[in-house]
Amino acid sequence: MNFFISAIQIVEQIPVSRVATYGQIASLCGYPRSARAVGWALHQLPENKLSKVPWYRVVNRKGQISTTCLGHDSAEQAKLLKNEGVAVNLLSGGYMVNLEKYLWKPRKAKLRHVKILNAGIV
DNA sequence: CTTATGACTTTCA
DNA sequence: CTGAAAGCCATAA
Repeated sequence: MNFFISAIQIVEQIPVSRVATYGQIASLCGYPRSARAVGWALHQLPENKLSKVPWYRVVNRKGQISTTCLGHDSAEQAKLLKNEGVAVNLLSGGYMVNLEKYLWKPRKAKLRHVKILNAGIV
């Protein structure tokens, strides 16, 4: 669960109009090769929108929204990103974001033991 | 402990 | 750019 908490905290630190990749988050958590674990962690995120975790700002390495899990609506994610000023290109059945322009470049990862009870997790 | 799964990543063609 | 195959890590059963 510790990994889950760390991943969530990283995602929470993603600023507006910026996106991050799974590998990036994993690296910030201390596990550069745990991209899949990050994906798993976000998969456990509550479906409701009560969660403060900006999961929609997380995309794969191509800057594309991998809709492997049909549970979450990719259109909704793209909509949320557009609403924040992020240009989302619609491809054949997929959305893509310009990483070179919107990729989040964190100077330092803050992994304090912050209470994330309000995040809707636990 | 072994197997299976997943919102991933890298490499090769 | 797209597609296929192997690799990686954490969690569940």
